[in-house]
Amino acid sequence: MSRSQVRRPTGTTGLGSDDAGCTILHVDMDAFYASVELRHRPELRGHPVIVGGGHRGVVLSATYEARAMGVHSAMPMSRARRLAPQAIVIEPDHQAYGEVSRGVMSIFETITPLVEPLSLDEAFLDVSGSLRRLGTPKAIGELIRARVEDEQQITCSVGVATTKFVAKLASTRIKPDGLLVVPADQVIAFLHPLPVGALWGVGERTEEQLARLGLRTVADLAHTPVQTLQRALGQAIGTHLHDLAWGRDPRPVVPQAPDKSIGAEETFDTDVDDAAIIHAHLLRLADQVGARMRRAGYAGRTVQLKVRFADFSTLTRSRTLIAPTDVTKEIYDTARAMFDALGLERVRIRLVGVRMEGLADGSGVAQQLALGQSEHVRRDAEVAVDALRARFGRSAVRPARLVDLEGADQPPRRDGQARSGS
DNA sequence: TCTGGGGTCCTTACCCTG
DNA sequence: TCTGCAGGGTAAGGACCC
Repeated sequence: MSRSQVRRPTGTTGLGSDDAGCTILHVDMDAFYASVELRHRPELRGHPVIVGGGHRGVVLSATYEARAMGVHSAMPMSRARRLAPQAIVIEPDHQAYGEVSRGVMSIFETITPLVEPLSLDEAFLDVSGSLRRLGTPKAIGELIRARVEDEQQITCSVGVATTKFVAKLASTRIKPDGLLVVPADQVIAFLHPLPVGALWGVGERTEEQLARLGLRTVADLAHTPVQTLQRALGQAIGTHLHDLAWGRDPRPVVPQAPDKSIGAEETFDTDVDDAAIIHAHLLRLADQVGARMRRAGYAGRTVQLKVRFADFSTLTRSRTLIAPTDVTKEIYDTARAMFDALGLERVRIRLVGVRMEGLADGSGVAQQLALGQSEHVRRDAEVAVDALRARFGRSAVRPARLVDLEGADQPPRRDGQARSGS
């Protein structure tokens, strides 16, 4: 039996199928990472499968069989293993997910140029310019579902609505492997019975705050004066949630917004209290961030350091430079200076991170650095290293101080792409 | 139960400047 | 010269998303 034959009927929640004006589509892959793994290992279909790893890791994705046992994404792996001891655990293969994602996004781009990716596995599409060529929004949604399944062998769900956030709620509601249209005149009826936590931007904390006000459903939220919400949640969030509760969301579909920050962070397998080891990790993180910025053509002005302690409390420190940079050495020196200024002695640290903010076009950095000749030479050397790594792999060239680090206590966890059991 | 890694956005506080 | 105020930039923290 072909998989398309088992596809269940779509748009079946009693909302009708009047898709006039519903030109925003939200397309979301079903259990994306797990589905990609099942392409290579069809014998696992029908079994609980969890993608995740590391003894301090979390669940990245789980098949619906694992979800039925209480497993969900972002859950600590230790807990997931207890809930589903018979589940097959697969180490993530980010390279494979990236490839499938590019394939899916390229399908979207044949539908409309107005594609706004949200992550590897979901995107908004504005199909208002494609109606004459491809048919109604619902027909376009079905076309996308069929093509994704035929060309990538994974299923997806599609929400069709007049606004982005209602389209997203619709795809979530109809998951997995479905399509749901929310007609313009039924948006309020669709929204108001939902719990407040269903709204985009209402997480655990905000839900608690709203519960303290006695607000549990979107209807409760809609009928609360906006001033009350602003007092409780702040000006911007209060206004935003009140608008969403009435179905107002004017945000357009924006293809390719420029990045605002680029960062890297690492949770250690065991907590670290040795400053020299932390310094080495900061160097590696700065190296990753610098290389990514140079590759993407960005330079950043603000360096942010993040430190998470053994008790999970977290602090950040940031420093704004005189001029934007993409030079690893400068990023590292700044991050290290901020770390040393914390004056931590034998404090157990769980995670460190380095992030660059205030990104701008990096093409002028080389010229600006001519003012400081040594930095200019340094940047040239880093660009040369980038080229060598592009040709021979990331580990071909690395700072001498990282050889011991990567060879011994803290192996790099994501560059190797080792896949267990495949 | 014990919590990843990549991000974005918002709020608050503080400092500086006009 | 001093004071008050507004606005911008920076820093830090937190919530949220996938």
